[in-house]
Amino acid sequence: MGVVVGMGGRGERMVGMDEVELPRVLAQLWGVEEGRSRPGPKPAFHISDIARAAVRLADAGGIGAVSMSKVAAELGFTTMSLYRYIDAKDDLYVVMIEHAFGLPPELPPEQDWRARITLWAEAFRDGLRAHPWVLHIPVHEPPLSPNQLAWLESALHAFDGTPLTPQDRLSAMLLVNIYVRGTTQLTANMATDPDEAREADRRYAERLTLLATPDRFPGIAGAFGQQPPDETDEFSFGLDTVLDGIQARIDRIR
Amino acid sequence: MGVVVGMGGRGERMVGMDEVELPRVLAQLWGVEEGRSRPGPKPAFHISDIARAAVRLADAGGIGAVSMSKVAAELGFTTMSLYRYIDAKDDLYVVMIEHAFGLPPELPPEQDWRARITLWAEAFRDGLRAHPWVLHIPVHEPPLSPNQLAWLESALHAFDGTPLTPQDRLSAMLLVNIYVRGTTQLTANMATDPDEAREADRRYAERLTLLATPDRFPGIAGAFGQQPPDETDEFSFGLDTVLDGIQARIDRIR
DNA sequence: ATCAGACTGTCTATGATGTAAACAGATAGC
DNA sequence: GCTATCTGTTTACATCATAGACAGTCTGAT
Repeated sequence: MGVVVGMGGRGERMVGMDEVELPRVLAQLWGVEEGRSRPGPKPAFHISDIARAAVRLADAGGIGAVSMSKVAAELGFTTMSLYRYIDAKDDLYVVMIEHAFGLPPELPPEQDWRARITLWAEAFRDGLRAHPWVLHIPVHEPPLSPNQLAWLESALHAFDGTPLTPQDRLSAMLLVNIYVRGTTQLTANMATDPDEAREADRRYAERLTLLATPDRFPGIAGAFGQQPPDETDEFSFGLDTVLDGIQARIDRIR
Repeated sequence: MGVVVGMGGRGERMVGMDEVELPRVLAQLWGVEEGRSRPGPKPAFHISDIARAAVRLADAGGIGAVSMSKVAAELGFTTMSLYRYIDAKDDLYVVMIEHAFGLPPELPPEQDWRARITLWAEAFRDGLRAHPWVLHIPVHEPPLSPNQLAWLESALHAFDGTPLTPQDRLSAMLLVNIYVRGTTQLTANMATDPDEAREADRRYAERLTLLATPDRFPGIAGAFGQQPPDETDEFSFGLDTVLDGIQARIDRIR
Protein backbone atom coordinates (compact mmCIF):
# COMPACT_ATOMS: atom_id res chain seq x y z
CA MET A 1 0.00 0.00 0.00
CA GLY A 2 1.85 3.03 -1.21
CA VAL A 3 1.15 6.62 -2.06
CA VAL A 4 2.30 8.01 -5.36
CA VAL A 5 1.97 11.52 -6.69
CA GLY A 6 1.92 12.03 -10.41
CA MET A 7 -0.07 13.28 -13.31
CA GLY A 8 -3.39 11.76 -14.33
CA GLY A 9 -4.79 11.31 -17.79
CA ARG A 10 -6.07 14.80 -18.29
CA GLY A 11 -3.01 16.43 -16.81
CA GLU A 12 -4.46 16.57 -13.33
CA ARG A 13 -2.25 16.35 -10.33
CA MET A 14 -3.06 12.98 -8.80
CA VAL A 15 -2.48 11.24 -5.54
CA GLY A 16 -2.26 7.50 -5.89
CA MET A 17 -3.76 5.19 -3.29
CA ASP A 18 -3.84 1.47 -3.76
CA GLU A 19 -3.29 1.71 -7.48
CA VAL A 20 -6.30 4.01 -7.88
CA GLU A 21 -5.48 7.62 -8.63
CA LEU A 22 -7.51 10.36 -7.00
CA PRO A 23 -7.51 14.05 -7.89
CA ARG A 24 -5.80 15.98 -5.13
CA VAL A 25 -9.00 17.66 -3.96
CA LEU A 26 -10.65 14.37 -3.24
CA ALA A 27 -7.61 13.08 -1.42
CA GLN A 28 -7.62 16.22 0.70
CA LEU A 29 -11.33 16.04 1.43
CA TRP A 30 -11.09 12.40 2.41
CA GLY A 31 -8.31 13.30 4.82
CA VAL A 32 -5.52 11.47 3.10
CA GLU A 33 -3.27 14.44 3.82
CA GLU A 34 -0.39 12.75 5.55
CA GLY A 35 0.08 14.47 8.88
CA ARG A 36 3.82 13.90 8.91
CA SER A 37 5.92 17.01 9.19
CA ARG A 38 7.54 18.19 6.00
CA PRO A 39 10.23 20.71 5.12
CA GLY A 40 9.33 24.21 4.08
CA PRO A 41 7.22 26.95 5.67
CA LYS A 42 3.96 25.99 7.31
CA PRO A 43 0.89 26.64 5.17
CA ALA A 44 -0.68 29.95 6.07
CA PHE A 45 -4.18 28.58 5.82
CA HIS A 46 -6.19 25.51 4.94
CA ILE A 47 -8.35 24.39 2.07
CA SER A 48 -11.38 24.88 4.31
CA ASP A 49 -10.52 28.55 4.74
CA ILE A 50 -10.68 28.86 0.98
CA ALA A 51 -14.01 27.08 0.93
CA ARG A 52 -15.40 29.34 3.64
CA ALA A 53 -14.28 32.51 1.87
CA ALA A 54 -15.59 31.35 -1.48
CA VAL A 55 -18.96 30.37 -0.03
CA ARG A 56 -19.20 33.75 1.66
CA LEU A 57 -18.64 35.47 -1.68
CA ALA A 58 -21.09 33.22 -3.51
CA ASP A 59 -23.79 33.65 -0.88
CA ALA A 60 -23.46 37.39 -1.20
CA GLY A 61 -23.07 37.82 -4.94
CA GLY A 62 -23.79 34.57 -6.70
CA ILE A 63 -21.38 32.23 -8.40
CA GLY A 64 -20.20 35.07 -10.64
CA ALA A 65 -18.72 36.80 -7.63
CA VAL A 66 -16.36 33.89 -7.09
CA SER A 67 -13.04 34.20 -8.85
CA MET A 68 -9.63 33.04 -7.81
CA SER A 69 -8.51 36.61 -7.24
CA LYS A 70 -11.58 37.61 -5.26
CA VAL A 71 -11.32 34.57 -3.02
CA ALA A 72 -7.64 35.24 -2.50
CA ALA A 73 -8.33 38.88 -1.70
CA GLU A 74 -11.00 37.81 0.78
CA LEU A 75 -8.33 35.80 2.53
CA GLY A 76 -5.77 38.58 2.30
CA PHE A 77 -3.43 36.70 -0.01
CA THR A 78 -2.44 36.90 -3.63
CA THR A 79 -4.31 35.09 -6.35
CA MET A 80 -1.61 32.60 -7.04
CA SER A 81 -1.33 31.52 -3.44
CA LEU A 82 -4.59 29.62 -3.85
CA TYR A 83 -2.95 27.31 -6.35
CA ARG A 84 -0.77 25.93 -3.57
CA TYR A 85 -3.96 24.46 -2.12
CA ILE A 86 -6.25 23.93 -5.09
CA ASP A 87 -5.28 22.75 -8.53
CA ALA A 88 -8.02 24.39 -10.54
CA LYS A 89 -11.18 26.41 -10.33
CA ASP A 90 -13.35 23.33 -10.74
CA ASP A 91 -11.81 21.90 -7.62
CA LEU A 92 -12.77 25.05 -5.80
CA TYR A 93 -16.38 24.33 -6.71
CA VAL A 94 -16.08 20.88 -5.22
CA VAL A 95 -14.90 22.12 -1.85
CA MET A 96 -17.46 24.93 -1.90
CA ILE A 97 -20.34 22.52 -2.28
CA GLU A 98 -18.82 20.22 0.28
CA HIS A 99 -18.55 23.05 2.75
CA ALA A 100 -21.95 24.57 2.00
CA PHE A 101 -23.93 21.37 2.52
CA GLY A 102 -22.16 19.62 5.35
CA LEU A 103 -23.68 16.39 6.57
CA PRO A 104 -27.21 15.21 5.71
CA PRO A 105 -29.98 15.21 8.33
CA GLU A 106 -30.50 12.25 10.60
CA LEU A 107 -33.47 10.27 9.33
CA PRO A 108 -35.60 8.83 12.13
CA PRO A 109 -35.72 5.04 11.63
CA GLU A 110 -39.07 4.73 13.36
CA GLN A 111 -40.85 6.68 10.63
CA ASP A 112 -41.82 5.24 7.25
CA TRP A 113 -39.87 5.70 4.04
CA ARG A 114 -42.16 8.47 2.88
CA ALA A 115 -41.63 10.63 5.93
CA ARG A 116 -37.92 9.97 5.80
CA ILE A 117 -37.36 10.86 2.16
CA THR A 118 -39.57 13.92 2.60
CA LEU A 119 -37.36 15.06 5.44
CA TRP A 120 -34.32 14.48 3.25
CA ALA A 121 -35.85 16.35 0.33
CA GLU A 122 -36.74 19.32 2.50
CA ALA A 123 -33.27 19.46 3.97
CA PHE A 124 -31.80 19.34 0.49
CA ARG A 125 -34.14 22.06 -0.68
CA ASP A 126 -33.23 24.23 2.30
CA GLY A 127 -29.58 23.80 1.46
CA LEU A 128 -30.18 24.85 -2.11
CA ARG A 129 -32.24 27.83 -1.02
CA ALA A 130 -29.52 28.93 1.36
CA HIS A 131 -26.89 28.56 -1.36
CA PRO A 132 -28.65 29.01 -4.71
CA TRP A 133 -25.34 29.35 -6.52
CA VAL A 134 -24.90 25.59 -6.19
CA LEU A 135 -27.37 25.22 -9.04
CA HIS A 136 -25.20 27.39 -11.25
CA ILE A 137 -22.12 25.29 -10.85
CA PRO A 138 -21.49 23.28 -14.00
CA VAL A 139 -21.47 19.58 -13.12
CA HIS A 140 -18.88 17.64 -15.06
CA GLU A 141 -18.56 14.56 -12.93
CA PRO A 142 -20.71 12.57 -10.53
CA PRO A 143 -20.08 13.19 -6.84
CA LEU A 144 -17.21 11.57 -4.98
CA SER A 145 -16.66 13.89 -2.03
CA PRO A 146 -17.42 12.74 1.52
CA ASN A 147 -20.44 14.86 2.34
CA GLN A 148 -21.97 14.38 -1.09
CA LEU A 149 -21.70 10.64 -0.73
CA ALA A 150 -23.12 10.91 2.78
CA TRP A 151 -26.19 12.69 1.41
CA LEU A 152 -26.51 10.02 -1.22
CA GLU A 153 -26.20 7.25 1.32
CA SER A 154 -28.68 8.96 3.58
CA ALA A 155 -31.28 9.13 0.83
CA LEU A 156 -30.80 5.47 0.00
CA HIS A 157 -31.38 4.54 3.63
CA ALA A 158 -34.71 6.32 3.54
CA PHE A 159 -35.94 3.35 1.53
CA ASP A 160 -34.91 0.80 4.12
CA GLY A 161 -37.77 -1.53 4.84
CA THR A 162 -39.28 -1.21 1.40
CA PRO A 163 -39.12 -4.11 -1.06
CA LEU A 164 -37.25 -1.93 -3.57
CA THR A 165 -34.08 -3.38 -5.05
CA PRO A 166 -30.81 -1.45 -4.70
CA GLN A 167 -31.17 -0.20 -8.28
CA ASP A 168 -34.76 0.81 -7.61
CA ARG A 169 -33.63 2.77 -4.61
CA LEU A 170 -31.02 4.49 -6.70
CA SER A 171 -33.62 5.41 -9.30
CA ALA A 172 -36.01 6.61 -6.64
CA MET A 173 -33.32 8.66 -4.95
CA LEU A 174 -32.34 10.11 -8.29
CA LEU A 175 -35.93 11.06 -8.93
CA VAL A 176 -36.25 12.92 -5.65
CA ASN A 177 -32.84 14.51 -6.09
CA ILE A 178 -33.69 15.66 -9.57
CA TYR A 179 -37.06 16.91 -8.45
CA VAL A 180 -35.65 19.04 -5.66
CA ARG A 181 -32.94 20.50 -7.86
CA GLY A 182 -35.34 21.18 -10.67
CA THR A 183 -38.10 22.86 -8.70
CA THR A 184 -35.68 24.89 -6.66
CA GLN A 185 -34.01 26.07 -9.83
CA LEU A 186 -37.30 27.13 -11.36
CA THR A 187 -39.06 28.26 -8.22
CA ALA A 188 -36.49 30.04 -6.12
CA ASN A 189 -35.89 32.85 -8.55
CA MET A 190 -32.22 32.99 -9.35
CA ALA A 191 -31.60 36.53 -8.18
CA THR A 192 -29.46 37.42 -5.22
CA ASP A 193 -31.66 40.28 -4.10
CA PRO A 194 -35.25 39.35 -3.11
CA ASP A 195 -36.59 42.68 -4.34
CA GLU A 196 -35.02 42.09 -7.69
CA ALA A 197 -36.52 38.60 -7.74
CA ARG A 198 -40.02 39.96 -7.23
CA GLU A 199 -39.45 42.50 -9.95
CA ALA A 200 -38.22 39.76 -12.28
CA ASP A 201 -41.34 37.72 -11.60
CA ARG A 202 -43.55 40.69 -12.37
CA ARG A 203 -41.70 41.42 -15.58
CA TYR A 204 -41.93 37.80 -16.63
CA ALA A 205 -45.68 37.64 -16.08
CA GLU A 206 -46.05 40.85 -18.05
CA ARG A 207 -44.05 39.60 -20.99
CA LEU A 208 -45.69 36.21 -20.95
CA THR A 209 -49.12 37.82 -21.14
CA LEU A 210 -47.91 39.83 -24.09
CA LEU A 211 -46.42 36.91 -26.00
CA ALA A 212 -48.45 33.87 -24.94
CA THR A 213 -51.83 35.12 -26.01
CA PRO A 214 -54.79 32.79 -25.39
CA ASP A 215 -55.38 32.28 -29.11
CA ARG A 216 -51.84 31.08 -29.84
CA PHE A 217 -51.01 29.47 -26.48
CA PRO A 218 -54.24 28.63 -24.70
CA GLY A 219 -52.57 26.16 -22.37
CA ILE A 220 -49.92 28.56 -21.17
CA ALA A 221 -52.35 31.42 -20.86
CA GLY A 222 -54.65 29.22 -18.79
CA ALA A 223 -51.96 27.92 -16.52
CA PHE A 224 -50.27 31.23 -15.83
CA GLY A 225 -53.47 33.24 -15.81
CA GLN A 226 -54.39 32.19 -12.28
CA GLN A 227 -52.39 33.45 -9.39
CA PRO A 228 -49.31 31.49 -8.52
CA PRO A 229 -49.67 29.04 -5.64
CA ASP A 230 -47.63 29.27 -2.49
CA GLU A 231 -44.05 28.23 -3.04
CA THR A 232 -43.83 25.74 -0.18
CA ASP A 233 -47.18 24.14 -0.99
CA GLU A 234 -46.10 23.83 -4.58
CA PHE A 235 -42.99 22.00 -3.47
CA SER A 236 -44.72 19.38 -1.33
CA PHE A 237 -47.49 19.01 -3.90
CA GLY A 238 -44.99 18.06 -6.59
CA LEU A 239 -42.92 15.97 -4.23
CA ASP A 240 -46.03 14.03 -3.22
CA THR A 241 -46.65 13.27 -6.86
CA VAL A 242 -43.15 11.87 -7.19
CA LEU A 243 -43.57 9.82 -4.03
CA ASP A 244 -46.93 8.53 -5.23
CA GLY A 245 -45.11 7.23 -8.25
CA ILE A 246 -42.57 5.44 -6.10
CA GLN A 247 -45.39 4.09 -3.95
CA ALA A 248 -47.04 2.71 -7.06
CA ARG A 249 -43.84 0.90 -7.90
CA ILE A 250 -43.67 -0.54 -4.39
CA ASP A 251 -47.29 -1.67 -4.62
CA ARG A 252 -46.56 -3.40 -7.89
CA ILE A 253 -43.85 -5.47 -6.24
CA ARG A 254 -45.90 -6.47 -3.22
CA MET B 1 -49.67 51.07 -30.65
CA GLY B 2 -46.13 52.31 -31.02
CA VAL B 3 -42.65 50.91 -31.00
CA VAL B 4 -40.02 52.51 -28.82
CA VAL B 5 -36.37 51.65 -28.49
CA GLY B 6 -34.66 52.48 -25.26
CA MET B 7 -32.76 51.14 -22.32
CA GLY B 8 -34.34 48.76 -19.84
CA GLY B 9 -33.75 48.52 -16.13
CA ARG B 10 -30.55 46.55 -16.24
CA GLY B 11 -29.10 48.54 -19.09
CA GLU B 12 -30.40 46.19 -21.74
CA ARG B 13 -31.32 47.48 -25.11
CA MET B 14 -35.08 47.19 -25.28
CA VAL B 15 -37.75 47.29 -27.91
CA GLY B 16 -41.05 48.55 -26.61
CA MET B 17 -44.33 47.07 -27.82
CA ASP B 18 -47.60 48.13 -26.33
CA GLU B 19 -46.01 49.58 -23.23
CA VAL B 20 -44.22 46.31 -22.49
CA GLU B 21 -40.49 46.31 -23.11
CA LEU B 22 -38.86 43.26 -24.62
CA PRO B 23 -35.15 42.52 -24.85
CA ARG B 24 -34.05 42.83 -28.45
CA VAL B 25 -33.42 39.10 -28.87
CA LEU B 26 -37.00 38.25 -28.03
CA ALA B 27 -38.32 40.91 -30.35
CA GLN B 28 -36.16 39.49 -33.12
CA LEU B 29 -37.18 35.91 -32.45
CA TRP B 30 -40.84 36.84 -32.40
CA GLY B 31 -40.39 38.52 -35.75
CA VAL B 32 -41.02 42.07 -34.69
CA GLU B 33 -38.17 43.19 -36.94
CA GLU B 34 -39.81 45.89 -38.98
CA GLY B 35 -39.26 45.06 -42.64
CA ARG B 36 -39.17 48.68 -43.74
CA SER B 37 -36.10 49.69 -45.70
CA ARG B 38 -33.55 51.71 -43.80
CA PRO B 39 -30.47 53.72 -44.70
CA GLY B 40 -27.03 52.22 -44.34
CA PRO B 41 -25.43 49.06 -45.71
CA LYS B 42 -27.45 45.86 -45.77
CA PRO B 43 -26.65 43.45 -42.97
CA ALA B 44 -24.16 40.84 -44.12
CA PHE B 45 -25.93 38.03 -42.32
CA HIS B 46 -28.79 37.25 -39.99
CA ILE B 47 -29.21 36.31 -36.36
CA SER B 48 -30.05 32.77 -37.48
CA ASP B 49 -26.65 32.47 -39.18
CA ILE B 50 -25.10 33.25 -35.83
CA ALA B 51 -27.27 30.64 -34.15
CA ARG B 52 -26.34 28.04 -36.73
CA ALA B 53 -22.63 28.70 -36.41
CA ALA B 54 -22.76 28.70 -32.61
CA VAL B 55 -24.73 25.45 -32.50
CA ARG B 56 -22.23 23.88 -34.87
CA LEU B 57 -19.40 24.85 -32.54
CA ALA B 58 -21.23 23.66 -29.43
CA ASP B 59 -22.19 20.34 -30.99
CA ALA B 60 -18.56 19.75 -31.86
CA GLY B 61 -16.80 20.99 -28.76
CA GLY B 62 -19.31 21.66 -26.02
CA ILE B 63 -20.49 24.99 -24.68
CA GLY B 64 -16.91 25.91 -23.86
CA ALA B 65 -16.11 26.02 -27.55
CA VAL B 66 -18.59 28.84 -28.02
CA SER B 67 -17.18 32.29 -27.64
CA MET B 68 -18.03 35.48 -29.41
CA SER B 69 -14.75 35.43 -31.28
CA LYS B 70 -15.02 31.77 -32.30
CA VAL B 71 -18.53 32.22 -33.57
CA ALA B 72 -17.49 35.31 -35.48
CA ALA B 73 -14.51 33.49 -36.96
CA GLU B 74 -16.81 30.62 -37.99
CA LEU B 75 -18.82 33.16 -39.94
CA GLY B 76 -15.74 34.86 -41.34
CA PHE B 77 -16.28 38.14 -39.56
CA THR B 78 -14.70 40.00 -36.70
CA THR B 79 -15.76 39.47 -33.13
CA MET B 80 -17.39 42.82 -32.73
CA SER B 81 -19.56 42.42 -35.78
CA LEU B 82 -21.72 40.00 -33.78
CA TYR B 83 -22.73 42.81 -31.47
CA ARG B 84 -24.61 44.43 -34.31
CA TYR B 85 -26.99 41.47 -34.14
CA ILE B 86 -26.81 40.30 -30.55
CA ASP B 87 -26.56 42.44 -27.46
CA ALA B 88 -24.79 40.02 -25.16
CA LYS B 89 -23.51 36.52 -24.82
CA ASP B 90 -26.56 35.42 -22.85
CA ASP B 91 -28.72 36.38 -25.78
CA LEU B 92 -26.60 34.15 -27.97
CA TYR B 93 -27.53 31.26 -25.72
CA VAL B 94 -31.19 32.04 -26.19
CA VAL B 95 -31.02 31.90 -29.97
CA MET B 96 -28.83 28.79 -29.82
CA ILE B 97 -31.41 26.88 -27.81
CA GLU B 98 -34.16 28.19 -30.00
CA HIS B 99 -32.37 27.00 -33.10
CA ALA B 100 -31.26 23.67 -31.67
CA PHE B 101 -34.71 22.55 -30.56
CA GLY B 102 -37.02 23.88 -33.20
CA LEU B 103 -40.68 23.00 -32.87
CA PRO B 104 -42.05 20.31 -30.57
CA PRO B 105 -43.41 17.02 -31.95
CA GLU B 106 -47.03 16.72 -33.00
CA LEU B 107 -48.89 14.85 -30.28
CA PRO B 108 -51.56 12.47 -31.65
CA PRO B 109 -54.89 13.52 -30.10
CA GLU B 110 -56.31 10.03 -30.40
CA GLN B 111 -53.86 8.60 -27.89
CA ASP B 112 -54.18 9.02 -24.13
CA TRP B 113 -52.29 11.56 -22.06
CA ARG B 114 -49.72 9.04 -20.98
CA ALA B 115 -48.71 8.11 -24.51
CA ARG B 116 -48.65 11.77 -25.50
CA ILE B 117 -46.49 13.04 -22.67
CA THR B 118 -44.17 10.06 -23.14
CA LEU B 119 -43.73 11.04 -26.76
CA TRP B 120 -43.01 14.58 -25.70
CA ALA B 121 -40.52 13.47 -23.07
CA GLU B 122 -38.69 11.26 -25.53
CA ALA B 123 -38.50 14.03 -28.09
CA PHE B 124 -37.17 16.37 -25.45
CA ARG B 125 -34.63 13.79 -24.36
CA ASP B 126 -33.52 13.25 -27.94
CA GLY B 127 -33.03 16.95 -28.34
CA LEU B 128 -30.91 17.11 -25.21
CA ARG B 129 -28.88 14.12 -26.31
CA ALA B 130 -28.24 15.69 -29.69
CA HIS B 131 -27.21 18.96 -28.06
CA PRO B 132 -25.93 18.13 -24.58
CA TRP B 133 -24.44 21.58 -24.18
CA VAL B 134 -27.95 22.90 -23.59
CA LEU B 135 -27.70 21.49 -20.08
CA HIS B 136 -24.59 23.52 -19.45
CA ILE B 137 -26.15 26.83 -20.28
CA PRO B 138 -26.80 28.80 -17.12
CA VAL B 139 -30.51 29.56 -16.88
CA HIS B 140 -31.21 32.98 -15.46
CA GLU B 141 -34.74 33.54 -16.63
CA PRO B 142 -37.76 31.43 -17.51
CA PRO B 143 -38.36 30.84 -21.22
CA LEU B 144 -40.05 33.41 -23.43
CA SER B 145 -38.83 32.50 -26.90
CA PRO B 146 -41.27 31.14 -29.51
CA ASN B 147 -40.08 27.55 -29.79
CA GLN B 148 -39.59 27.20 -26.06
CA LEU B 149 -43.11 28.35 -25.44
CA ALA B 150 -44.32 26.01 -28.16
CA TRP B 151 -42.69 23.08 -26.36
CA LEU B 152 -44.31 24.21 -23.15
CA GLU B 153 -47.70 24.55 -24.78
CA SER B 154 -47.32 21.18 -26.41
CA ALA B 155 -46.62 19.48 -23.09
CA LEU B 156 -49.63 21.13 -21.50
CA HIS B 157 -51.85 19.85 -24.29
CA ALA B 158 -50.73 16.32 -23.55
CA PHE B 159 -52.97 16.53 -20.51
CA ASP B 160 -56.06 17.46 -22.48
CA GLY B 161 -58.93 15.25 -21.49
CA THR B 162 -57.68 14.70 -17.96
CA PRO B 163 -59.48 16.28 -15.01
CA LEU B 164 -56.29 18.11 -14.01
CA THR B 165 -56.60 21.84 -13.40
CA PRO B 166 -54.40 24.24 -15.36
CA GLN B 167 -52.06 24.55 -12.38
CA ASP B 168 -51.96 20.79 -12.00
CA ARG B 169 -50.99 20.49 -15.63
CA LEU B 170 -48.26 23.01 -15.15
CA SER B 171 -46.92 21.07 -12.16
CA ALA B 172 -47.14 17.81 -14.06
CA MET B 173 -45.40 19.30 -17.08
CA LEU B 174 -42.72 20.72 -14.81
CA LEU B 175 -42.21 17.33 -13.27
CA VAL B 176 -41.69 15.65 -16.62
CA ASN B 177 -39.52 18.49 -17.85
CA ILE B 178 -37.38 18.34 -14.75
CA TYR B 179 -37.17 14.60 -14.94
CA VAL B 180 -35.93 14.57 -18.51
CA ARG B 181 -33.38 17.29 -17.90
CA GLY B 182 -32.17 15.65 -14.73
CA THR B 183 -31.75 12.12 -16.01
CA THR B 184 -30.20 13.25 -19.22
CA GLN B 185 -27.73 15.35 -17.30
CA LEU B 186 -26.77 12.45 -15.08
CA THR B 187 -27.11 9.68 -17.62
CA ALA B 188 -25.76 11.00 -20.87
CA ASN B 189 -22.21 11.42 -19.67
CA MET B 190 -21.20 14.97 -20.26
CA ALA B 191 -18.25 14.29 -22.50
CA THR B 192 -18.09 15.20 -26.14
CA ASP B 193 -16.19 12.10 -27.12
CA PRO B 194 -17.99 8.78 -26.47
CA ASP B 195 -14.71 6.96 -25.83
CA GLU B 196 -13.83 9.52 -23.23
CA ALA B 197 -17.28 9.09 -21.71
CA ARG B 198 -16.77 5.35 -21.30
CA GLU B 199 -13.39 5.95 -19.77
CA ALA B 200 -14.90 8.47 -17.35
CA ASP B 201 -17.53 5.94 -16.31
CA ARG B 202 -14.88 3.32 -15.66
CA ARG B 203 -12.80 5.73 -13.62
CA TYR B 204 -15.81 6.78 -11.63
CA ALA B 205 -16.76 3.21 -10.76
CA GLU B 206 -13.17 2.55 -9.74
CA ARG B 207 -12.99 5.55 -7.47
CA LEU B 208 -16.40 4.93 -6.00
CA THR B 209 -15.41 1.39 -5.08
CA LEU B 210 -12.34 2.78 -3.40
CA LEU B 211 -14.14 5.46 -1.41
CA ALA B 212 -17.64 4.11 -0.83
CA THR B 213 -16.68 0.96 0.97
CA PRO B 214 -19.54 -1.31 2.10
CA ASP B 215 -18.82 -0.66 5.77
CA ARG B 216 -19.09 3.10 5.51
CA PHE B 217 -21.60 3.36 2.67
CA PRO B 218 -23.52 0.10 2.42
CA GLY B 219 -26.35 1.66 0.44
CA ILE B 220 -24.10 3.12 -2.23
CA ALA B 221 -21.96 0.03 -2.45
CA GLY B 222 -25.08 -2.09 -2.89
CA ALA B 223 -26.63 0.14 -5.52
CA PHE B 224 -23.54 0.61 -7.63
CA GLY B 225 -22.22 -2.88 -7.09
CA GLN B 226 -24.54 -4.41 -9.66
CA GLN B 227 -24.02 -3.65 -13.26
CA PRO B 228 -25.68 -0.55 -14.60
CA PRO B 229 -28.99 -1.03 -16.41
CA ASP B 230 -29.53 -0.08 -20.01
CA GLU B 231 -29.71 3.65 -20.48
CA THR B 232 -32.96 3.74 -22.42
CA ASP B 233 -34.72 1.28 -20.11
CA GLU B 234 -33.59 3.36 -17.18
CA PHE B 235 -35.16 6.41 -18.76
CA SER B 236 -38.59 4.93 -19.35
CA PHE B 237 -38.52 3.18 -15.99
CA GLY B 238 -38.03 6.47 -14.18
CA LEU B 239 -40.47 8.28 -16.42
CA ASP B 240 -43.09 5.65 -15.71
CA THR B 241 -42.63 6.28 -12.02
CA VAL B 242 -43.26 9.97 -12.55
CA LEU B 243 -46.30 9.27 -14.68
CA ASP B 244 -47.62 6.84 -12.09
CA GLY B 245 -47.48 9.70 -9.64
CA ILE B 246 -49.47 11.92 -11.96
CA GLN B 247 -51.93 9.09 -12.54
CA ALA B 248 -52.40 8.79 -8.79
CA ARG B 249 -53.28 12.45 -8.65
CA ILE B 250 -55.78 12.02 -11.45
CA ASP B 251 -57.33 9.05 -9.69
CA ARG B 252 -57.69 11.08 -6.53
CA ILE B 253 -59.72 13.69 -8.39
CA ARG B 254 -62.04 11.24 -10.10
C1' DA C 1 25.52 22.51 13.44
C1' DT C 2 25.03 22.29 8.81
C1' DC C 3 22.91 21.88 4.61
C1' DA C 4 20.25 19.99 0.69
C1' DG C 5 15.90 19.71 -0.74
C1' DA C 6 11.24 20.47 -0.41
C1' DC C 7 7.83 23.69 0.27
C1' DT C 8 5.97 28.41 0.95
C1' DG C 9 3.73 32.89 -0.89
C1' DT C 10 4.72 36.28 -4.48
C1' DC C 11 5.73 38.44 -8.94
C1' DT C 12 5.47 38.58 -13.55
C1' DA C 13 3.55 37.09 -17.79
C1' DT C 14 0.29 35.04 -21.20
C1' DG C 15 -3.67 34.09 -23.79
C1' DA C 16 -8.81 34.17 -23.54
C1' DT C 17 -12.62 36.34 -22.81
C1' DG C 18 -16.80 39.83 -23.04
C1' DT C 19 -17.71 44.23 -24.36
C1' DA C 20 -17.34 49.68 -24.81
C1' DA C 21 -16.02 53.50 -27.94
C1' DA C 22 -14.60 55.61 -31.92
C1' DC C 23 -14.32 55.22 -36.92
C1' DA C 24 -14.70 55.07 -42.05
C1' DG C 25 -17.45 53.49 -45.68
C1' DA C 26 -22.25 52.40 -47.55
C1' DT C 27 -26.92 53.54 -48.53
C1' DA C 28 -31.85 55.20 -48.46
C1' DG C 29 -34.97 59.06 -48.60
C1' DC C 30 -35.18 63.92 -48.94
C1' DG D 1 -26.32 65.51 -53.71
C1' DC D 2 -26.90 65.81 -48.73
C1' DT D 3 -27.66 63.89 -44.42
C1' DA D 4 -28.87 60.70 -41.16
C1' DT D 5 -28.32 56.18 -40.13
C1' DC D 6 -26.67 51.87 -40.40
C1' DT D 7 -22.71 48.68 -41.45
C1' DG D 8 -18.32 45.95 -40.16
C1' DT D 9 -13.79 47.07 -38.23
C1' DT D 10 -10.20 48.69 -35.24
C1' DT D 11 -8.52 49.66 -30.94
C1' DA D 12 -8.82 49.38 -26.11
C1' DC D 13 -9.75 47.69 -21.48
C1' DA D 14 -10.87 45.00 -17.45
C1' DT D 15 -11.20 40.45 -15.83
C1' DC D 16 -10.08 35.90 -15.70
C1' DA D 17 -7.53 31.23 -15.13
C1' DT D 18 -3.23 29.72 -14.87
C1' DA D 19 2.10 28.82 -16.08
C1' DG D 20 6.88 29.79 -14.61
C1' DA D 21 10.52 31.69 -12.10
C1' DC D 22 12.03 33.37 -7.57
C1' DA D 23 13.54 34.22 -2.88
C1' DG D 24 12.70 33.09 1.60
C1' DT D 25 11.67 29.19 5.21
C1' DC D 26 11.63 25.06 7.44
C1' DT D 27 12.74 19.77 8.20
C1' DG D 28 15.29 15.69 8.31
C1' DA D 29 19.61 13.58 7.22
C1' DT D 30 24.30 14.18 7.83
